[in-house]
Amino acid sequence: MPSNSFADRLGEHVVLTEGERTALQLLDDRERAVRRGGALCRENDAVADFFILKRGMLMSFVILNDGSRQILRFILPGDIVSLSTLAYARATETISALADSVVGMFDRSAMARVLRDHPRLYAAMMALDQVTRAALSDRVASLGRTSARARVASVLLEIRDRMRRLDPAFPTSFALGLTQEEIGDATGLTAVHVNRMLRQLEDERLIARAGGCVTLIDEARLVRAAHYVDRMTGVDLSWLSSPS
Amino acid sequence: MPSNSFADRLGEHVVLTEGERTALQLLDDRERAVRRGGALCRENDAVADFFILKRGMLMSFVILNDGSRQILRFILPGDIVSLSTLAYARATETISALADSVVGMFDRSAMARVLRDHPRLYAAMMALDQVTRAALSDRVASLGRTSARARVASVLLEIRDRMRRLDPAFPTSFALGLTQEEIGDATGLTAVHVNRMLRQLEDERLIARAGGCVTLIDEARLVRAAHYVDRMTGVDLSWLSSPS
DNA sequence: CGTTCTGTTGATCGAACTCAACTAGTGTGG
DNA sequence: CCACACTAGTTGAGTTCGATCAACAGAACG
Repeated sequence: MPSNSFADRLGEHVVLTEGERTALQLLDDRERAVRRGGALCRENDAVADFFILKRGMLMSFVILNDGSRQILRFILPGDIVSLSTLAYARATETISALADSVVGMFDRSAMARVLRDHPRLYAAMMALDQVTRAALSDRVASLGRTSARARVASVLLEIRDRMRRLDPAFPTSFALGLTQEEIGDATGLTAVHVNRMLRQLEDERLIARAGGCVTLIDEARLVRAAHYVDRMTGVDLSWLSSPS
Repeated sequence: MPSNSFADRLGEHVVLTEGERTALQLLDDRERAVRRGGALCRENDAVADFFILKRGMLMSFVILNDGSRQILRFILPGDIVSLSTLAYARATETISALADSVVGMFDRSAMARVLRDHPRLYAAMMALDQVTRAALSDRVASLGRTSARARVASVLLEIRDRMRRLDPAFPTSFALGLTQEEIGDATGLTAVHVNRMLRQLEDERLIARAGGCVTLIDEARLVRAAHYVDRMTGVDLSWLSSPS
C-alpha cells in the first residue's frame, strides 16, 4: 500500500500522538478534483486556502511577460501545495494539474487551530516545508550552473525518487507523465533541446526509452551527471520529539 | 534610525504584544562576528543553531563538483539565516560573509520555547520565511527564463529594494558590496559577461556607475527589463491577528 | 614594490535557441 | 468511416547568446 497522505509523510520523521493523528485527519475538510490541464489557482488570485495533494500530480509555475513559462516545482501526493498563503493574500504562483488530481483543502482558521491545539504538529509541518525549499535551492543551482544534459537528467531522477518514496514498488521503468515541453519549462530549456538531451542520455546508455516510458539504466552515473541530491534523505526532525 | 532587527521587520506586519517583544529580545542570546570572506557555516556541517543577521551582509551558496559556485540568496540585517536547521541536522548551504558582519544565535530549544510560549510569534516567523521562498522562486524564473541583462538588472534592483526597506534614506546611488564575480555566481553568469551587461545597462542609460557606486537612473525601465517583483510588498499576515 | 584581486576589453568558440519540415498518434465531427 | 485538425515527438540547418581564453590596467596590500 503506497503511503501518499501527508500524515504518513510526517509519520516517517516524528512519532505522532493519537490526537495529532486525528487532527490531521480532520484538517482537510473539503476536497476538490482537477482535470489534467486544469488550474487549481492562478497567480495573483485571492487565495485563503491551503491544499494537500491526495491523488494525481500538480505543478506550480509562473508566466513571464514575454509569455514564457517557468515551472517551479512538481507536486506529488502528500505535498502541501500553497504554504505561501501563510504570508500572502494573493497567490504568487499558478498551480495546475499534470494529471487528473484530487486535493484536500483547509483555510487559515484551520491552520490557526492546529497552531493552538497541536503546536508540535504545526512545527513539524513548517519544518517539512524546508525540504521543498532545499529542493528549490537545488533547482537554482541546477539552472545556474549545470548543463542542459544535467538538468534533464535531474528531472528524471527527481520524479523517480519522489515516486519511489511514495511507493517503494515504483518500477524502474516508468511513464514520466511530463511532455518534453514541460521538462523544458522546468529546466529552462526548449522542448527541442530537451529532446536532443534525452536522445544523448539514451545514446550514452544512461537511460532507455520505449513507448513514452523511461528506464534509468545506470543510476549511479546518472546521479553524477545530474549533480543530483535527494533532499528527503537527511531530514531530521528528532529535536521536535524532545519534551517541549 | 534604520530598522534592521527581526523584531522590527515582524512589527511591520503584525502588532506584537509586550510579551512577544521581550521574547524576541531574549531569543538570540549569543552573538558571533564574521569578517568579510569568513564562513558562518559550511555545507554539510553539523549545525544546531539558527542565526539572525544583525549587521553586515551574508550570502548563502553551494559549490558543485566542478568547483563552480551558485549563490542562492543574499542575507541582509533582520533576515533569519538558517531555517533549514528546522528540518536538517546538517547544513544544506554554506553561509559566508560579504561584509564584516554580526549575527545573533539561538538553538532549537530556544525555538521550541517560542513555539510553546508564543505560538503566534512562531507562526509569524514561519510565515515571513515564505517571503524568502518567493524570492527563491523568482530567482528560479530569472535563471530559467530571462536574459543575462535581465538577471544582472534584477540583482541591482533586489539589493537596492531590500536596503531601502531597512533604511528608507538609502541613497539612489550606492555601493553594491558585491564583486562582479559574485553577481555572476548569483545570476549563473561569468564575471566577464556580468561586466558587459553592466556596461550595456550603462550605455542604455538605465544605470550609471562611478567609483564602485551604482545609480539606478531609470527605475521603471529597469524593473521592466528585469521582470522584477518586490516580494515584501504584498505580504499580509493579518490572519494571525484574528482571535485564535 | 612585486603580488593579488577586481575590473575591462577583444577575439574566438560552443551550447542552446530558432526555424522549419516531417512523423505518429488521437481525437472528432461531418 | 474517413478527412481533418491538433498534439507530441523527432531531426536538420543556421543563428545567437554567453562562455572561454587572453591581455592589460588600476587598486589594495603585505
